Amino acid sequence: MKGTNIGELEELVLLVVANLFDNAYGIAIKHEIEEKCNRSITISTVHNVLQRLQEKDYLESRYSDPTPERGGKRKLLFRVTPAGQNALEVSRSMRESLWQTIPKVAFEKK
Amino acid sequence: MKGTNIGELEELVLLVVANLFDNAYGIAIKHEIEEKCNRSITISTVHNVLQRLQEKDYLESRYSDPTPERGGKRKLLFRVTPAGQNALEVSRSMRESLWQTIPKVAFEKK
DNA sequence: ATTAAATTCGTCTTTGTCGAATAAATAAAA
DNA sequence: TTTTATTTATTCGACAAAGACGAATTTAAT
Repeated sequence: MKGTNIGELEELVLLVVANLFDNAYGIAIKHEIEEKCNRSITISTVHNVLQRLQEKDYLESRYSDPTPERGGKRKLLFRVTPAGQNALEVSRSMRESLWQTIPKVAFEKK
Repeated sequence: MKGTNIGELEELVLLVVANLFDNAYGIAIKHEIEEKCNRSITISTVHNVLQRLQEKDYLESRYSDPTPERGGKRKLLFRVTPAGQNALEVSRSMRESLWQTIPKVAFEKK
């Protein structure tokens, strides 16, 4: 089914956008993922995910003004929507409740 | 890259297998997901994910004995491997640390 | 013109999803 | 008592959605 579920990378990007709140655009997101998550990712992958999250109404976007530096064209800035925030909270609490009910024996070394 | 990352559903199934620790087989997993996660899923989807998790060495399996009830054929029982447990812990702590650094302004209603 | 910062496009792999087929056991019928 | 039905389970084959990347394009400053 399309649009209902939220993928693993989509969730990560959503969290990173929230972290960068007023500077969340492609390259910055890529860097944040690489640094904080120790995970290499290309800029086209980031943009691909951003676009899908926007189609799902989990992100909204606006253009910034160009910055006065070489090549400093306008940026597409993203922010998490209320629906996006909700999706994040739902999957977090779902997983946390599953963690809480794991019997100790399940993770004992044999 | 194949086998390194863990998908959203894969993570969920891993958590559910840990929860069901000595009764983790197809149908039980399906029911657990539907009840605890409020999410409908077919049995073939469950088995498909189980198989891929085993190929990634996040799950191991053994056959139970048949049970003396109508149609009670042997079950394929799964358990989370140390590598699987580790994968779960890594993604949990990664997300939690991202949650901790979200600035309050990011989630304010405008 | 050239270079730099960004985003968009096209393609392919992996993950998610399901319906249908198959297997193995008990129960019922003949 | 052997074959037919029913039930519990797993496996197979196909396709859609999400993840991933290189190359192309756009827009700005040198």
